[in-house]
Amino acid sequence: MRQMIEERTGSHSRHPTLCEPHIAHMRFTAHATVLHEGDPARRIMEVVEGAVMLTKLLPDGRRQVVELLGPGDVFGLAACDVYACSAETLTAAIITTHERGALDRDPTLAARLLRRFEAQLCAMHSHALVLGRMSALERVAFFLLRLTPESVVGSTLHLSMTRQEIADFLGLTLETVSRAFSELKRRGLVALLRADEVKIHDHGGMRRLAGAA
Amino acid sequence: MRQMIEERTGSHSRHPTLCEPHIAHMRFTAHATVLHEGDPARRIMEVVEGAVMLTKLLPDGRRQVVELLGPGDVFGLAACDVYACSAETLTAAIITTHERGALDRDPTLAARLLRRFEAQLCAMHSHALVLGRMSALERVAFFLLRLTPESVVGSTLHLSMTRQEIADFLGLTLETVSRAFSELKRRGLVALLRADEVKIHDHGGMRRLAGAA
DNA sequence: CTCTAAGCTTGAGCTACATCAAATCGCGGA
DNA sequence: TCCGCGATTTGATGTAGCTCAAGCTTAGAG
Repeated sequence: MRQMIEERTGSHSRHPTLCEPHIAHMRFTAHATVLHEGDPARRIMEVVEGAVMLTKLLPDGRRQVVELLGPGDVFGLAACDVYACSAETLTAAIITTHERGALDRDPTLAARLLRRFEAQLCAMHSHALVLGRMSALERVAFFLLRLTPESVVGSTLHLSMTRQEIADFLGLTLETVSRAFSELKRRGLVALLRADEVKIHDHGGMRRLAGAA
Repeated sequence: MRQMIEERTGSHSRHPTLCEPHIAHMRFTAHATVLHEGDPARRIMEVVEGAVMLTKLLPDGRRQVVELLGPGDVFGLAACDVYACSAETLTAAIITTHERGALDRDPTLAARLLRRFEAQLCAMHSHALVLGRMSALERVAFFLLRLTPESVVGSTLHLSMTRQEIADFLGLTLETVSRAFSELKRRGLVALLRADEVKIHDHGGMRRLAGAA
């Protein structure tokens, strides 16, 4: 039901067209697997359009969504020679890839990725604060603010994640996330039009909850 | 009592000598503040020697140690124009700084920092998994393994952090960290020679606990 | 329009960790 | 050597969020 037409989901063959160096852009449907944790790390990828989530699994199946990516964000990283995270699209998405060697040969690319890495590292630092020190309600408030670009203030925000995915991002259970949404609604901070459509009513109150995020 | 001679702690004047562009290396004593969250982000820094921790604070004083750095690691990052984290030395340390503009002018530097950013981003991804999905005992086991370079296997590991600092890194309280240490000892996985000296007895058992980290 | 299944909400009870409160340890200084 | 203070350990109790278990909502298929 969540799956759509699936032109190229990446879930059938695990390295779809990654070996052809000249195919720069790849198009994915929503809920497609782009790459798998543990696969050989051949290329570095960049989100051109759409939203992607990076996940890690524990042997017993516990999952953490470690990062949410939008246009410009970089993934496909590796501490050793295999990917450290899996990547799945949240929406339809366009993704570019670069050979790992290109980083040394192309200073412009390197400079661009460097800036992006800096931003992503800062975002991860914030996320560590969220995961380590914030209450469930604060986490959800923070999450909603983080998804709210200036343009969307006042209008309605579309979540392209299930409660389970949000929970795995925030280090909670889906029930706790659901209860937090209900509580934010009860307090008049947000309105829930549908389960996946939120309108932030009291931006100031949300910021206060989220620790002036 | 934790403080030593303090040649230049950085805690007296908040921008010690950061403005002189030609002073490349700075020497800090243990437990010195290198930079403050919220200060104007003038330079990018690199650990040459020693250990540094990056921390973030919530308005009400809750603290998270977001990253632990060793030689080669980079800090002093900013999403906007101010530092996103404070940085304190854990041990005596030597630190280099680079002008932010140097990243564009010096491709060699950019390439080196890029590699390091990749490693640090991967480490943050792991840390998100730890903070979001692991039990207290698993977190502490993971922490101890992470601090154990191959060279130290078998020999004794010196923690240069208090229980409170470890707790703030792992998203726990100092009491819970202390109990976890005791439990690891009880299970025969580690020996506690002193509060800050640990010997890992059962490396396999620790890895299993930490989720094959 | 109805049926179905995935996703969401809500309730009741449980548990891991936090909090509060004493001891106890161990190092630096007198 | 003894003292004092910060750090650590340990115990007793509280609670936020997890787990288990219903129902409810909604969108897509027939």
